[in-house]
Amino acid sequence: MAKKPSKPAGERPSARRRIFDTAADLFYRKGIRAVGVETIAAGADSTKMGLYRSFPSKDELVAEWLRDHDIRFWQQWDKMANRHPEDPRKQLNAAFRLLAKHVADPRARGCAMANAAVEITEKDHPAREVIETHKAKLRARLAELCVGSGARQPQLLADHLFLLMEGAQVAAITLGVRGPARSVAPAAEALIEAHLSRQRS
Amino acid sequence: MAKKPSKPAGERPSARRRIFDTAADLFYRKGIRAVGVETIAAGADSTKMGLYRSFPSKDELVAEWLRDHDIRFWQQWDKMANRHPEDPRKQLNAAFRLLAKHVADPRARGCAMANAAVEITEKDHPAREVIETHKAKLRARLAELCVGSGARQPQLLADHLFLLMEGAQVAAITLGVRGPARSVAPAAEALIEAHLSRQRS
DNA sequence: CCGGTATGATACCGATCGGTATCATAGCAC
DNA sequence: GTGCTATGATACCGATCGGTATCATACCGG
Repeated sequence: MAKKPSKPAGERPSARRRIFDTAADLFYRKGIRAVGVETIAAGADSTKMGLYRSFPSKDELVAEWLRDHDIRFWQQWDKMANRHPEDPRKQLNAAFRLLAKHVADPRARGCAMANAAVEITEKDHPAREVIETHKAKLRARLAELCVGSGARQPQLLADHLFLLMEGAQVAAITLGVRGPARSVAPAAEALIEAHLSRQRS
Repeated sequence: MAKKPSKPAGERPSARRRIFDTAADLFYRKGIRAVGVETIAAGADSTKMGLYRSFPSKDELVAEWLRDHDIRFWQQWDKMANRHPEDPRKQLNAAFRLLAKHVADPRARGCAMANAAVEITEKDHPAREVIETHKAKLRARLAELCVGSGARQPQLLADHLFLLMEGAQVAAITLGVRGPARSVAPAAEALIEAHLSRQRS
């Protein structure tokens, strides 16, 4: 209903942007396979043809979406890290507070990357490497912070924290925001302290 | 090719069984939405009509599959628990060793329930309540064991362990069996000990 | 005014989706 | 035998899938 006559504020974004944003929203909320290109185009006040003028295929659109998600994710991460320079321990803490905040959002439906990994089983899908690279980088970054925090077995601690992060996201889907996902920050804190204070894993 | 003339060992299972088993396998390996009823029927050496004679709809078949999964899951759990009667601490340990074993299987593609929760976004889908009930029960059972183990904040510890379990399953999908999923058992051990020995969470 | 660029509209393609109707046959119980 | 049950085979349904071709229009810089 807000198409041609009403242009309340600023320029109308390009068809590409509208389509991309609509796709991102629908993919996350409804799932990748559950959303057809026609639905995306209609939701963006465009047409299927408009979609295929900006993206070579639905699979590529999916991959593009996840690439964008990856970029935004690390932007947030770096912003957070920059608030605690030279203090990896605090960065770890802040990362989990950030995750806790995201997971507490009632609109949350888990991690877009992990969800995509569940839905996409074709091993040649262009999104696969985006997902794997993203998660590998997350693992590595956690390990960095664990090293900096002086953990005795930093890679091990990093993997434990990684499991908590992934678990919180999926728990938010199955048991909601008031479920176990709520406890992810204290869980991380307990794990970190255990690793820092004791000598044996 | 092994239909009428060859009957190598025992009776041929009923069409229902063959269809159900094929569906279970395909749903888990390829995903629910990625598998059509025709594909299932063909894989079971039956036909689409044969499928609809045994199951009212694909959605019901999915729900049935998850109900079966739930039953088998708790059978395994109880068997494990019965090996350590009156020792909840050991049961906790055994549960995580069981999970670790499952997650180390290269064919593993996470938790069928959680994956289904990711794929199924319709809130009226018959599988939804199966999933939620299953996960709620898992959470409760973990809490029981944490109480029995003498944890100071048993529900909190249970939730932390829950996160680890879910995280390990999804981590097996994104980063494979040699990724962080491998560390789930030691992570649980660290968490449990931290909760039992210290007085503050 | 001219010409490119971006966009919408519509019709179409073959394939597949979930689901159904109909007919035939094979086995088993009585 | 006569049924009844289980199963297979096939054809069909309307809807939707991802993807394309074509035509028209609106805008914008020269």
